[in-house]
Amino acid sequence: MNAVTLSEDNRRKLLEIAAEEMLEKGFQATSIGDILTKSGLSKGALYHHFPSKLTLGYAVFEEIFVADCAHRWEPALSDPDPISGISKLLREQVAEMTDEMVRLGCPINNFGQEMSPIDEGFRQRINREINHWRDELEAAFKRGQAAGNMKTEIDTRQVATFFVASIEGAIGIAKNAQDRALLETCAEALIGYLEGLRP
Amino acid sequence: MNAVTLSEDNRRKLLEIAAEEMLEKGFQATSIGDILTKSGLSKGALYHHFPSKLTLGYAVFEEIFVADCAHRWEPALSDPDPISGISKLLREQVAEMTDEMVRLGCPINNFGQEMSPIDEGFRQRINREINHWRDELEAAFKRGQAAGNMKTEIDTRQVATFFVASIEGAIGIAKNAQDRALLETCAEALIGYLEGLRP
DNA sequence: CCTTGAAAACCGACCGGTTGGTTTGGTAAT
DNA sequence: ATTACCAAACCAACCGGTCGGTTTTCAAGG
Repeated sequence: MNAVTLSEDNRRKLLEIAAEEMLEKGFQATSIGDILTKSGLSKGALYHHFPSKLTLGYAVFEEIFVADCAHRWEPALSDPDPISGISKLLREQVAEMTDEMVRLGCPINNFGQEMSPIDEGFRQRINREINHWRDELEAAFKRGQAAGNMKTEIDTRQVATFFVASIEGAIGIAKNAQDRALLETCAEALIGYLEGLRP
Repeated sequence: MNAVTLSEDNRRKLLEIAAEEMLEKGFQATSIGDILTKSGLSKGALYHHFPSKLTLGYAVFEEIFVADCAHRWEPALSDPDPISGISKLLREQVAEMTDEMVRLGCPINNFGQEMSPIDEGFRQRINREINHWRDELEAAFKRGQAAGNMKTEIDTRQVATFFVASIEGAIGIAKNAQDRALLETCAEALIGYLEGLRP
């Protein structure tokens, strides 16, 4: 094993365990000591790779959470009929969610709800990701309009914003209730809403 | 000033300052010491009224957060036309929200997102409140159906669930973005959705 | 009206443990 | 010899919570 890849492995290990802890307990309540115990590495190793807990949190967000979530919607967004493409993917995503994922909620939104009011760095990163998702949705809706699959009079930006908010909200209340049925219910309602946007 | 009411005042002061801190920083990151400093009271006083930080958190949730939020929707729910009643109240609520409220989000949902995965006591209290809200909405929709103001074929439970989720989601992304316009956008989309449920 | 006594309310020093972070020292690859 | 990497000891600050003691309150007894 090459030394540089070994070092990279340790960094990755710290990152992944930190992600687990932060997803379960939140950023602030996550203990550096717990991460070290679970990883079997030392404090020196961690602070070699990450200068502070905050930068570790940023790295977890960008290299784990965003990397896992960001490209999940792309297949549906290229469909010339975005309503059916999105509906199909939505049902898939809900079906694929494990009970653990229902219990823990959306990693990106979790960080947002915890950290947005108290750390601007987190807030900007989270906001950028949400906006990116929304922009992609809006572009898909615009293509749907051009293809004649959606009403031309609807405000695509409004629909995209509402869609993102509703998904995050649905994940949130399902997390509170620890009940995936709430997710399915909201998904069906959201699909019904989208279907109402056809010409 | 009566002694029992003076004591009650101190309890209330601790409760309100704890609520502020917990709303801003979350439950876990809130320091007992900070609450004492801000209140000017002593540790003995706090632990006289509340046996632990956890029970203080429960009390904040029930006596401050729930008390402030719970009865906010009642006027709209008695309207025989729930769609117009709820739409009207929704616009009012959004307009009345201060920038501070946009920045801090929904107290109940904040606690839920932070504490649901790690404390069952919080989870149950929050879930009970969400269910209560949803049940009231559903009852209003049923009355709307009976009065001929809503389609009879719609699933009122689904609509109520989706409504709650969307509101919480909208508050959440507006908090991330620190932008009340997102709230207004989602409110209008939600009203459009409700209008589509008329016969 | 005054005294007494017990309970309620409150205070703040103190406790063990944990926090994020630093320092120092050594090892292995280049 | 230099650089990258990591381990372990260490640090001051802070955490929630406890505890012995003090003050305040208020009813009962004289």
